[in-house]
Amino acid sequence: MGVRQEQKEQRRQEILCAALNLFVTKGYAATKITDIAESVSMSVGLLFHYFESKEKLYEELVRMGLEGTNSPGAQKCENAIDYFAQFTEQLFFCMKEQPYIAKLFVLMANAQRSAGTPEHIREIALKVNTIEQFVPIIEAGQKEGTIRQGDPLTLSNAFWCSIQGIAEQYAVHPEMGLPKAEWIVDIVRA
Amino acid sequence: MGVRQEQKEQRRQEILCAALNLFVTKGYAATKITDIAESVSMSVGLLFHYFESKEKLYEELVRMGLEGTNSPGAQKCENAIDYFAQFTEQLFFCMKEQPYIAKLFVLMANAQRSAGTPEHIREIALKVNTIEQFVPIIEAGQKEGTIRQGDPLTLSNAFWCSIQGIAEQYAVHPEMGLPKAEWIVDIVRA
DNA sequence: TTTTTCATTGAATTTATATTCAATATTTTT
DNA sequence: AAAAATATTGAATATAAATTCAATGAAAAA
Repeated sequence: MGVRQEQKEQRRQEILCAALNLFVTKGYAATKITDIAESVSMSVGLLFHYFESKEKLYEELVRMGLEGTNSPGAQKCENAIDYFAQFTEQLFFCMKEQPYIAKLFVLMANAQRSAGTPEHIREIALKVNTIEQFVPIIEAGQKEGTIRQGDPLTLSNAFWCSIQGIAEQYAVHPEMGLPKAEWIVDIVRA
Repeated sequence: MGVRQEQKEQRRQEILCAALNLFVTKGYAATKITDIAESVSMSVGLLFHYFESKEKLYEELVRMGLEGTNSPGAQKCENAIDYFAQFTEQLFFCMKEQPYIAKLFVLMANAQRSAGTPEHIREIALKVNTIEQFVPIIEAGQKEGTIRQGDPLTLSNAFWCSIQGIAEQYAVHPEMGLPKAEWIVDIVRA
């Protein structure tokens, strides 16, 4: 892979990055190929030299999201509430460090949820974190007494949707900052 | 206003309702006029007999959102945390009663946030609830000791984003239900 | 019943957007 | 330096979506 290969790879990344920004702020359908091309100062023709279609570009971003966004996976936790605390802190930390994480996060959520997503792309997106992911931890925490009582699935849902809402806002308006992780963890705390 | 006027008004409502569903699940840009027409079993031509354009249809929905979604406005509260409790309970209650409320809620959020929204429509959408709306109540509550310490704007933002995330999920997947209001209120509780 | 008004359709048109392509410039290899 | 490979462009083409329109049917008014 000579210097040219690297150049090409670099350019692809620029395009992906610009597309991510636009997809997150305007939505996939509302983003025109010319928007992306303009945002990286390149002709549309050249853009198609790098990506075979708008959809392939989207697919590649969703694949990146699948890699880069998978649960920070809190380690060695004493109890369930600590798990939530660690998880949330790590996630917020990642988002602050690398702004594109929050954006990928939102992209994935849209790809999962929006009825407009091409089916094969949605399937990729669905491999990532889901509403149910915290259910077993919540059940354990309720036995311990560290997590509040209530239907575990509904609790998991409440926590996860809050995180999503916060990520969505942060992705578009990072200047507002992120809340303290513990505030959000208190949704599930006993 | 004969029977025909009523028929016409009724038909307009049907269209608005179908469009709301599609705009919320697929997004405005991704929703085709033919999708809407199909969803109310009517030809595209007829749809244009009722609404002059897709954008006008959108605008009318956003105007409805401005009416129907404005803060339930909690009344006679002893203290700040009660205000949050009442507000959240009322909002969740409204959403459960009338499913279109949650959808209008999401429509408004998208109209406010998405860079694709026509400017004059965004302006309408921006007249409704904002991130800052809870700041004064939070400040009062912090003096009282019923609201936790921390930057009021960031707290307001955290609470509101959580509500938005939950509404978004509920609008698309109502079968999952809504969390208990107090779980979410605990984000700001001292 | 005749006339008028409104509802309705589907095909034609226009407009917007994605995608291709032939031509040119630049870089790398020989 | 010549040849080959790759980058780049912008205009041409294709596709898709929005919007218009002329014609038809159904209901209301006369």
